[in-house]
Amino acid sequence: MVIVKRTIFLYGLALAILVIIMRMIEYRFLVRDLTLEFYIGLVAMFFTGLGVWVGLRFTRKKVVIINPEFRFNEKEQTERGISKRELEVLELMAKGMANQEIADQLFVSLNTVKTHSSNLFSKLEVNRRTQAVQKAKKLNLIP
Amino acid sequence: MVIVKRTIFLYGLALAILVIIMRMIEYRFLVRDLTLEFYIGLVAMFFTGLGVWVGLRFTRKKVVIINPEFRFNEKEQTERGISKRELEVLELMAKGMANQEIADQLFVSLNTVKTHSSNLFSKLEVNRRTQAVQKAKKLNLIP
DNA sequence: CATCAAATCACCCGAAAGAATGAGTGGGAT
DNA sequence: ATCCCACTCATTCTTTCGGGTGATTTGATG
Repeated sequence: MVIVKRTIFLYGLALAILVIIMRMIEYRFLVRDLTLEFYIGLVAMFFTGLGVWVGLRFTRKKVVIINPEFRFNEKEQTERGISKRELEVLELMAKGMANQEIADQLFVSLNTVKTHSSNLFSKLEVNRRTQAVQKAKKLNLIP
Repeated sequence: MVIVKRTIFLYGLALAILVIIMRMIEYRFLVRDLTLEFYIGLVAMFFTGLGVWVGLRFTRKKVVIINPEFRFNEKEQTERGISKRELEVLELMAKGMANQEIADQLFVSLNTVKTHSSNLFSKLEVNRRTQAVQKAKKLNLIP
């Protein structure tokens, strides 16, 4: 998981930078009394945001809700060679999301989403997202 | 959103407690040199965790139910002022047809179809055909 | 170790979709 | 007769899609 390593690295880097900034601010404002709370508040806010991002970034397993009688057709998926990622894209596509929105949701680039959807279309033998959603529903790949 | 308020409250509380703890530690260890980095590291870790938790907490799904048998919702149609022609376009749209195909099917021009779909989108409060189809199904305007 | 599939991202380009605006026509209602 | 409205179509412009191609990285598999 190089991406994990990279994230940890970035995390450490952010921490280091923050410490430096704090140090710089410290020498100028330590005389005042609000410093500690102020620092902590800043750090807390920043890392809360970071935490949210990290949390979402590595939590792609989501609980999607379904209509009562839906049985996922694993056979179709394997026979057509549809990957999990492609399925994820398909699901978001079925929600009416644009490629860019899907990209944001999955934390990947627009181009990646395009690649996935393109492969998906050929595997589903369609050439439009609306048709893909339709066919996927018919094949019980999505609820 | 009472749950959001509570979370904000807890957030503030955590912040306050942290400040207090920091203060307490401060008076005992400020003499040493590791303090600032140490503090920041602690705060950062804590709030990163909190951020992850918050991020996950509010990213869980909502339930959508799909309807087995179809009863056309006339009320929605009239309330939203959707015309018959717009409905026709909507139905063909739901079949995954492109605007040009719809135009050919209805013996009108491409521009006309675009106009209809545009009006349809605003009446359905969406801005993409996929979303329109979705919403129309939810509103029982199409099966 | 070599190989393969999955996932990621990039670049190009043409086609389709959508937003905004304006406008002409015909059928009902008043 | 006049007014309203659905329907029709056009033009312009911007954004999004989708096809095609190629590249890198990583995990798994043999």
